[in-house]
Amino acid sequence: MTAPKGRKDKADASRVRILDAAAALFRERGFAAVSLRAIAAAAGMQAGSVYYHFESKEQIVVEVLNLGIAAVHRAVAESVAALPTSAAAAEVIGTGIRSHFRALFQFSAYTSANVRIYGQVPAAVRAANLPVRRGYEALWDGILDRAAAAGAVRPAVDRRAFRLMLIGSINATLEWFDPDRGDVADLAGRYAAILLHGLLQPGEDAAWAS
Amino acid sequence: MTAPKGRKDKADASRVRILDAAAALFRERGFAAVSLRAIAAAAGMQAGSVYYHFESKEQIVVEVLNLGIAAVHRAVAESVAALPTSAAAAEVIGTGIRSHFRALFQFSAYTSANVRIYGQVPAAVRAANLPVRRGYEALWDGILDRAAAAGAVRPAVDRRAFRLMLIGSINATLEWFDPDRGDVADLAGRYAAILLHGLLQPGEDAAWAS
DNA sequence: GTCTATAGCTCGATAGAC
DNA sequence: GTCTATCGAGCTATAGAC
Repeated sequence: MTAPKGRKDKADASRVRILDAAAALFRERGFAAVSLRAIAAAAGMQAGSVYYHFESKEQIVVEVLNLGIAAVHRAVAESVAALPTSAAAAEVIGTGIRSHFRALFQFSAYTSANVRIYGQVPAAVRAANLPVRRGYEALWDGILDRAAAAGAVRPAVDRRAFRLMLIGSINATLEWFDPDRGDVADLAGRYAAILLHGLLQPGEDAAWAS
Repeated sequence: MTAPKGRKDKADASRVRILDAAAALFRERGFAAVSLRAIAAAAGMQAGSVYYHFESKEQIVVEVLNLGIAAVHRAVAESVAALPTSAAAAEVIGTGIRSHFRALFQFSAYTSANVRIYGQVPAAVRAANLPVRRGYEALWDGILDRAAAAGAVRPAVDRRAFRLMLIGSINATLEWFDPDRGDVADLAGRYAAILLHGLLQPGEDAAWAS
């Protein structure tokens, strides 16, 4: 009983080390620039040993891409579900934005690997990641549909454009924000304020919005 | 007189073919994945010939990165400068957003190569592109400072966060928007409306913005 | 200006020892 | 589970013909 379990624990630990190393390297250098030798070295093993845990470099990158989105999806879904049903639309969306930010930087090796290399990965890898991406987009579409049904959303707003802007603009902060030099919660608050209320004074050229 | 000029024209044309080919390939596959052979083949020549025009692969990518930002910078600066000094803040910023979108997709090989590979390129290449990036950011900071001085901006807004969100969210559309299947000007209008006025109805939970 | 040929490396993946 | 050793391929950059 203990022997097989110990073996499995060791294998699992090695798998995780490989994935962590791969995510960090993909983020830094892109997909093609990272050699299996480099991944193996960062995980503390030889190149050949990686093939005991994964069939190919592509299988590794598929797992890295999926784990990044899954972590953000779980964080947003759980925090929003924990709110009372009476919560205002601004509170629900603000909570989702904060959770996306928090998970984004907590799992930044995986999330920024995803943001950076998704467009450069073989088509088969992209296809394997697509359902996970679509699932996260659907989570936000549901949140925004409920806010609109409650009458909280300006009718002029294209909700799909808003969802794309929300995810796209927050993910773009991975390229410049350093959580060691600033507070992620502050950043989330500033982004939420702009996304929900915009740049301009309420009276300023409201005609432009129509 | 005509002979040297003809030679120079040929060299210039080859340079442009190399840069166009490199930008498109970098966008598709990332920096490291693109071989000099592939660039040369797409430009209609052999690998060795590329070294007559450029010293190295790094020199090619520096030029690709700079040209992408320069095209957007020029378009935004010219369109905003052409407005009357009496133009409202919303019109100035909306014009800048539309020009950024238009140039972004007009020179999309260069602009999306920049967005995608900047984070994965050797440090020396990033350093060579940094002043050009900073220059474009300064252009927007000036536009937003003038809007704030005119009293058009909500005091609660962090203008640096807004500038980062504006550029980051618009550039992120390169990953999903297809200008052959939709109108870039429409997209620009939807993004401008959200950035300027936000998602929510004017009365809806204004306290959240503070 | 573009060509061919090639040097010196590094790559993904596999085979088989331990 | 991890190792070493290696195959065949592709890479950047250079050298020199035309």
